[in-house]
Amino acid sequence: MSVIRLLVLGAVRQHGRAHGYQVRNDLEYWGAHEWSNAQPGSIYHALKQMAKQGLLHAHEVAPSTAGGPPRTEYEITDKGAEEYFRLLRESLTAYDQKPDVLSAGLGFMVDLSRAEVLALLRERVTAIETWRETVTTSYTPGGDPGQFGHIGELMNLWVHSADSGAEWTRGLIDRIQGGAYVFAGEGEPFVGVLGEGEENPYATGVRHPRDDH
Amino acid sequence: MSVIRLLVLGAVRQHGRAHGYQVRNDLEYWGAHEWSNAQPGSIYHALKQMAKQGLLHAHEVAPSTAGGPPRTEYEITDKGAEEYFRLLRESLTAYDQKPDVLSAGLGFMVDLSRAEVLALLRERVTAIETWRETVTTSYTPGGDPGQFGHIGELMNLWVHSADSGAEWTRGLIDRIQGGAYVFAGEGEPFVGVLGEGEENPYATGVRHPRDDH
DNA sequence: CTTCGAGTAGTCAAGTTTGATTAGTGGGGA
DNA sequence: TCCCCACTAATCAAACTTGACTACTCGAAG
Repeated sequence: MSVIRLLVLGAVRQHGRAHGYQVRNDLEYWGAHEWSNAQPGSIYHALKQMAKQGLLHAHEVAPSTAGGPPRTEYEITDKGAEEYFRLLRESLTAYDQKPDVLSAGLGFMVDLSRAEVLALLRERVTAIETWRETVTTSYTPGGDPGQFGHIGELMNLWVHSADSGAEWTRGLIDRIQGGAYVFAGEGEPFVGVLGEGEENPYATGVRHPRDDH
Repeated sequence: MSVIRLLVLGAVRQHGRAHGYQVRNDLEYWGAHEWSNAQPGSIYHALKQMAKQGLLHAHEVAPSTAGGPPRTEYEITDKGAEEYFRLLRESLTAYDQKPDVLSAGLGFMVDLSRAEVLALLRERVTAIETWRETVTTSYTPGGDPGQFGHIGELMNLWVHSADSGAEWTRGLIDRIQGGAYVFAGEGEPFVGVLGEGEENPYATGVRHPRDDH
């Protein structure tokens, strides 16, 4: 599962109709370039690719109103919306140790109903626990946990991450169950995109360690 | 930093001289295809690329002894060893939320001295703490942590992961300080590669959630 | 009035990743 | 003996990612 597709579909969907630069700006607003591979090239590539696959509909539009080359506007199709929700549900459920996928899902979770998000997150906890069980038993089949030398630290790390992820997910479940946030069908949603011409307060926001490389 | 380079350099180095399939098998033995992008294509690509860049020396070798196309054997060069240690040190120090990098570093940490590993891990803890500080202050500049709506959960997740990572690293430091494992210059090292003809007990080992996709 | 910088919008070549496919060898069963 | 399968070993096209680059407009400073 490529996180860029979820991100781009979600951004286009929130706008109703959006051109590449708008999507690019939203992702920057969300800090997505910090915690995922949301480079301009990847975004435009994803837009074109998904337009080719019928997930988005491309409108060729006249030269831009504000400088630069003519821009193409995209609208999400029914097939695209379907794919969006599929990816979103998967991102909240699956435990695959890629933190960017969960981050993206978190940003869009309010597009689902409160009840469904709770169900998906509970499923996530179960998935983590199952995975933990499998790893711990598979890697100590003979019963001697010391046989792996320092390689055992790998398993240790995975298990620790899994436990920490499960604990965090349980905390989130509690907060949502306690009435936090506004979900689909519960009234005025939290606006997470930039309007046309609205400035981006986080354009040069948090420095992320990955930037140092 | 691409984890595949560290993994391939480390595997070739442990063998002294290795062909692609051997490297591929080691990575599978380590479960690397589970927690990193260690697909065959990536491995062969990395070998060729690094040979072109002078990090590995390629020996054209006669048709394989056991079926299949003729195989090329690789040996690590001085430049390659230098790069290997650079990547290894970086993988243990840097906090970039990509768990595969740390996993790889962990697998090879015993190629360094106990004192150096301790120093690198302490640096890692400091890096995590610094990052945490930056994120928490940057994302609550006005002082109102509730202004972000559900997007605040993103920060929450990052901070939780950072704390959990720091805690785990401290535990590892304690274990190493307590005398665990055998490091460079401390006698017979733990053998982490498959010998020629040795069977791979984990060839179809742990099922990882990522497999489900 | 022209030059510079900042912002807008997107393209492109180079490199990397994916995983299906190719291709040779040896062994077991009909 | 012959065919099929499993294993060994590597290649390849297609897709994806990177981030530098192009190209255009507007406003302000010189």
